[in-house]
Amino acid sequence: MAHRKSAGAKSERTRRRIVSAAAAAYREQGISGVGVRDIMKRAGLTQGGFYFHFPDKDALFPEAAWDASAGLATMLLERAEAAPPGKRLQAIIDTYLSREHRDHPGSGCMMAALGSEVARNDRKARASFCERANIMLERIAGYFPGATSVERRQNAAVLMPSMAGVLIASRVLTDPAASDLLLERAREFFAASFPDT
Amino acid sequence: MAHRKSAGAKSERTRRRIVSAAAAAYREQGISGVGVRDIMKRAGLTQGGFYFHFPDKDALFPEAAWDASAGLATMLLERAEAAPPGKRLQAIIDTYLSREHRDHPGSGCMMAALGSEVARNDRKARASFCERANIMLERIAGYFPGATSVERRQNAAVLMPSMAGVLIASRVLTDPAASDLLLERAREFFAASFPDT
DNA sequence: TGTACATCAGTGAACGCGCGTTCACTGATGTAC
DNA sequence: TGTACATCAGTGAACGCGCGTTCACTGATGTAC
Repeated sequence: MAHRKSAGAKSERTRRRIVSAAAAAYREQGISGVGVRDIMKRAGLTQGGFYFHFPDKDALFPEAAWDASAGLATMLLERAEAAPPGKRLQAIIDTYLSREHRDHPGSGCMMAALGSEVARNDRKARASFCERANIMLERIAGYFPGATSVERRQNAAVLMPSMAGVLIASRVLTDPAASDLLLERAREFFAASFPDT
Repeated sequence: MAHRKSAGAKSERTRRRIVSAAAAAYREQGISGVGVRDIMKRAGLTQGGFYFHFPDKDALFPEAAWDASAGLATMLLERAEAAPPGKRLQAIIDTYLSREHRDHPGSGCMMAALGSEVARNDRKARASFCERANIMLERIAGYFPGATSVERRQNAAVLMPSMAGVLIASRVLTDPAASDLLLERAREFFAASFPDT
């Protein structure tokens, strides 16, 4: 069975199920730790059916990355909006550097879950990853301090990767107390460094 | 040929060559992107000889990680010592967040090169990774601001992963100007946040 | 000093296994008349 | 409304390939006498 485009409604739903299964699988098991069989099993299907929806395995990651980054940005923005004015950036920081986020990489930040693997991807894959990251930064840059919008964006562009690095470290630490402490100290540090406007 | 311990001087030199070839290969290609054949080829040998020095592939990564982390810590400390007092933490930050470091992951920080892969390793592998990271933090904590040694260590424990996250992001960015700018803004930010004592 | 043998430090072909991918097939659904 | 056929949305066995690992082998070096 060769890959072919289809517009059937059932097909479209299945395709979306595969993409979001992949988005979780990649973040939990790493890009090179996930096989077609794994993903299809998560989606409740068998390996052969994959090629009805996608030309090959490489076509999947970009779509999964898009799915995942949209999810995180939306979640952070919701938390920010739910917080009172003056506490919104704090809410983003506290949500990102939460134990909840640390313990559930499958539904969390791609940069933290896959950053060092993505950094080794080829130019094209990295470019599309950057595009998505930029869209996400634009969406949250408004909550950052800075005199101009460029400055706010640049502050966001420094803070987000820094928090990703801390989250990665908190996932590496084997001592739960040390991991909790790192998150707490980092939340304090970043909140003090980027005072809410 | 089964694996056996040997104390011959030639054997010991070869073993070290394999370990440092692996340390570079892992950081350049990722943990799961490197095979026994790759590593032995880098060391100028063939795949079979690997099992004269190691029981299996899993025994290699811990040694390679040790080799790599010692190298980075030594380099950062040298740069700090070479700087005038009052500019030493700045020297660590500037060295870590340099274009040089970004462009040569093979001889750089393991956390930046492999962090998100290591975070998925089992408890035992992560524990030995943490142990080494702690030793490295202790060695450089003296350059950090803080009233007590615990405070200085905690500051180091927040800064180092934050810088790792920024370095990862700078490697993902495909636009060289954007990547350079991110590094520059991050150097300024961290230097301002952690004033030299 | 020369010779015989043992050990060292590898080589490289071959193995089983899991992966991405292909393909003949199948049951369910849609369409024509 | 019933029947015949086409298309959809998969299934699951089989493929070639690269990986970690094994193993029979080999040339160089060390040791005994």
